[in-house]
Amino acid sequence: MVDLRRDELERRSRHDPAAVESQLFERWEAAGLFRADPHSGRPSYVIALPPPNVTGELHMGHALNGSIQDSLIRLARMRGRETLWICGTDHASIAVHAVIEKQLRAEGTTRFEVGRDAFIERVWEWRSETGARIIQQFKRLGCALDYEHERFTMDEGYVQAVLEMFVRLYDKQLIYRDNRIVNWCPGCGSTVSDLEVRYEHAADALFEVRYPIKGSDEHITVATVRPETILADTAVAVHPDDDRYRHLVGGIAIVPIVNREVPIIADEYVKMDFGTGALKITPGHDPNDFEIGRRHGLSELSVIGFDGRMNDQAGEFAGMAAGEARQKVVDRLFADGLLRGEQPYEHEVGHCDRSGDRIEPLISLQWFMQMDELAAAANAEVRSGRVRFIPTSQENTYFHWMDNIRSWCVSRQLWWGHQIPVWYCQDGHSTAATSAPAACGQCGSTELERDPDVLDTWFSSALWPFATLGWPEQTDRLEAFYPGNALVTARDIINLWVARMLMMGIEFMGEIPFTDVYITSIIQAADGRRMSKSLGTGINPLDLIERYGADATRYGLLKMSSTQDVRFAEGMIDEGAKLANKLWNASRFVLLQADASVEPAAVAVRGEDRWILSRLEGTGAEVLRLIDAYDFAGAVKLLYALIWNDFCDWYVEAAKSRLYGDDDQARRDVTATLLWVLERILALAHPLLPFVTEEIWSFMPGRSGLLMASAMPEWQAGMCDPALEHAAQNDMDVVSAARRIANEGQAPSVIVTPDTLFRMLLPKTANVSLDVHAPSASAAAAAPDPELIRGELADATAELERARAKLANEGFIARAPAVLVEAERDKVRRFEALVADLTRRLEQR
RNA sequence: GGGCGAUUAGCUCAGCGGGAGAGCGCCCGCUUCACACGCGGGAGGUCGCUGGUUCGAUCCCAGCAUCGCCCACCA
Repeated sequence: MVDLRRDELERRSRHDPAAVESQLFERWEAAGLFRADPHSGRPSYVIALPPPNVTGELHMGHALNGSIQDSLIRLARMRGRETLWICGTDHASIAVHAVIEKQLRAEGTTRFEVGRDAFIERVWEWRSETGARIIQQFKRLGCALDYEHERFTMDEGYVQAVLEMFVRLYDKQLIYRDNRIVNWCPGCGSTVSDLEVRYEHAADALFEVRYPIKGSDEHITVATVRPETILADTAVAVHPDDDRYRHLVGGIAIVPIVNREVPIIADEYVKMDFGTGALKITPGHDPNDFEIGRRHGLSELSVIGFDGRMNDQAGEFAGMAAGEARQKVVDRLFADGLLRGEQPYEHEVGHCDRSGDRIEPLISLQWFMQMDELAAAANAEVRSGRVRFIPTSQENTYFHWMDNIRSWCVSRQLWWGHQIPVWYCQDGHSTAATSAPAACGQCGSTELERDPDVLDTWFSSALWPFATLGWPEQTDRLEAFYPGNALVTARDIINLWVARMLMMGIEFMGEIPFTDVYITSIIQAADGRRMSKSLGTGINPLDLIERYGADATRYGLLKMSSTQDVRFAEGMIDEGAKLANKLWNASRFVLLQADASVEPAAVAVRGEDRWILSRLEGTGAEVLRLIDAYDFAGAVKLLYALIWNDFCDWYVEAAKSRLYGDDDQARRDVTATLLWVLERILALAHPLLPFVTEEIWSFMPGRSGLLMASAMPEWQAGMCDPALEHAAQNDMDVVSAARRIANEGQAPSVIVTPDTLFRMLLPKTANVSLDVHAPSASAAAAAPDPELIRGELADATAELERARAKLANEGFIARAPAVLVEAERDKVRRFEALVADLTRRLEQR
C-alpha cells in the first residue's frame, strides 16, 4: 500500500489540477466540512455570500469574492471556529425580468400576451438552470459554502420573510404610498431606484424660450433642454435676489403654445448665473421642479405617458414620441416667434442601468420607504467603529449616500419578484398582510385585489444575513449564526446592498449583521476597460480553472486584489499554477526522501536549519496577520517567497548535502526538519491554495484525515533567530543586535533579517563558498574501477569549477542568505577533499 | 460638480523616508538524480510633471497633467 503511493509520487512529476481537484472537493463534501453545527458551542465565524444573480454565468468578480471569502472561511475553520458560509442566489427581479422579456421578444411575443402566470413559470425554469450552474462554479473554485442550506431570495421561507418585513415597516408607517416623481424606465415599463440610474453624456441643445407676461409687453426668457415639457409647465421661477426679475415675481406668465397662465415665483433653487436666470417649472417631468412645485403648491401636470409618448394632455402633439414632439414644439415656438436662441449643450442624462433607455421622470403612485431614521441608526454604528470598512476610505462612499438619503421607491411594475403584500378594496383602502386577508382592514369589504407590483430586488437582498437563517422564525441557526463577521463585496453595491443590510439588520434583529466590510478590487479587462459580457471583455473564470487549476486561479485573483481597480493579468494566474507545481514537486522530493520511521520534527542542528525554521515561523505569523488585515495580495506574495525562495531554492538545496551524505543521523535529522517545515507550509497555504495542499497532505506519512479539518499551527515569529534572541536579552533593536553578533566574529546566522541587514553583513561573509551538489563520497571511494573513478573525478572537477565561478560572482553571493553561505563552508571543503582523494586513488591504480 | 484610486523595467504589479524590486517577456548557458510550469547567469527604470518639507524623497505635503471607477436634481 505504502509502496503504491511511493510509485504514484514518483510517477507524478507534474501537478495536474484537473486530475485531482474534483475528487478532493468530494472528500471535503463527504466529510461534512461545509456544514456548521449551531450546537457546537464554539465561537462562530460567519460570512454570507453575496448571492449572485441568476442571470447567467459566474464572472470574475464572483471568482474574486469567492477566493477571498473561502480563504477567510478555511482559515477560521482551521482556527477552531464554528464556521458558516451562507450560500445562495438572488432572484434579481428586474435583471432576470429583462432577460426573459428579451427571449419573448425574440419569439415574437410579449409578457402581456403570455400572461403573468406563464411568465413566472418560465422564469422559474430559467432560474433552476442558471442557479444550479452558478453553484456548480463555486464548487469548482473550491468554495467551502454551506451547500446543504442553499437559499434563494424567492424560496418559500424567504418570501415569508420579505412579506413580514414589508408589513412590519408598513405598520410602523415607514413604508407608505404616495404620488411622487419617480425614475420611470419606458423600456422596462417600470420605476427604477435612484441607484439604478446611470448618467451618460448627451449632446443636446439648450433652447431659450420667451414667455409673454400677462398684462405687459414684456417677456421672460427661460432656458430648457426639454421644450416638449413646456406643455406641462405650471410656473416660472427666478431667484429671489435677482434684480432683473424682481418686479415680475407674483405676476403671471403665459406658457407658449398652450397659453396657460402660470405664476412667476421666487425660489432659491434657481441659479442666477445659469441660462437666463429664469427657470420653467414642470413638476410632472423633472425631479427638481417637482420639489419646487410641492414647496409652492403648484399643480402637477403630465404630458408624457408611461410609454414614453406624449399623452392626451399634449393636444396636437399627443401620440408622438417625446423626442419627436421636442422638434415639433421647437418648430412651433419658432413659428410663433418665441424661440429666442438655441445653443449646443452637453450634459449628463439619466439612463436605465438595465435597459439603457433614457429615464423619464414621471409622477406616479408608488410605494416608498422612509429611510432617514433607519439610516441614522446605521450611520451611528459606522461612525462609532463597530462596523468598519476596509479600506477605510470606502466609508466616504457610504456616508455620502447615507447622509443625503432620500425615500426609496420600492415598487416595480414587474411580475418577477416579491409581490407587494397589500390588498385594496373597492373604496381604495389598503390592507397589508403576510397572507391574503379575508376582509378590508378598514371597511370590512371582502372584494379585495392585491397590488400587482413587485418589490425592488434590493428590498429582499437587505434581509439576506438573517432571512437565510430562518428569520422571522427563531431558529437555532439564527440564534447561533447571527450576527456574522465579515462581508466581502465590491464598492458598486455599498449603497445598494451593504447600507441596506446594515439598516435592516439593526431594525429587525437589533444588531448589526457584520462588523467588517471588505471592499474588493474591481477587475478590469486587460485593456483597462470594464469587464463585461456586453463589451465582450469578460473572461469566464471557469476557463481559467480548466486551464490553470482552481488554486492557480485563486492565487492569481488574490494577487491582483491590491488596489481598487486592477487590470486582469493572466500572468498572475500562471504564476499560481507554477507555484502549485513547485510546491508539489518539492513535496514529492521531500516525501520520497523520507524514511517511514522519521517523524516530522524541528531539528535545528545547523545554521540553515535554524534559518529555515525562523523564516517559516516569521512568515507564517506574517501571512496570517496579512489575511486578518484583508491584505490577500500581500499574503500570497509572502507565501510565494517562503515556498519558492526560502524553502525550495535554499533549504531543500542545502539539505541535499546531508541527504546524499554519509552521516545517517544527519540524514534523519534533516529529513525530519524537511517534513516539519513542509507540513507547516501546507497548513499555512491551505486557506489560499486548498487543493494542492490537501493533495500533498494525503501523502504525508502518519497523517490521516483532511488538512482542511486540521488545526492551524501557532506561529512563533522570532524562533531560532539569534539576532532577535540577542536583542531581547540585551534590550536592543534587532539591527543593532545583528551588527554586534557580526562584529564579534560569530557566524551571522541572522534569520528574520531584512535584506538591508544581509547587505550590511556581506563584507564578513563574502569570501566563503556556496553549496554545490557533491557526489556521494562513499560511493565514489568504494568504486573499484579506475574508469568509474575517472568519471567521478571529471564530474567532481567540473562541479568544483562551477562552484568557484559562482564564488567569483558577487551578485550571486549577495543574493544568498548569509547564514547559508557561512554554513556551507565546510561542505565545499569536503568537496575539495573528495577531488583530492579521487585523484590520489586514480594515481594509485 | 463631489469622492476614491492609479501613474515605478517591454507587460501586469509590489515597495512607500536612506540599497529601485517581483512575476512574465527578452538575451546567454544548462536533458545537474523534486520540478524545463525547471536551474544558473544577464540586459533593461532620470519611480508622470513642477514646487515644498527633510541631512536625505519613488516614498511625506501642495499644485498640475493623464487615465479609471463611484456618487451627483444647475434648467
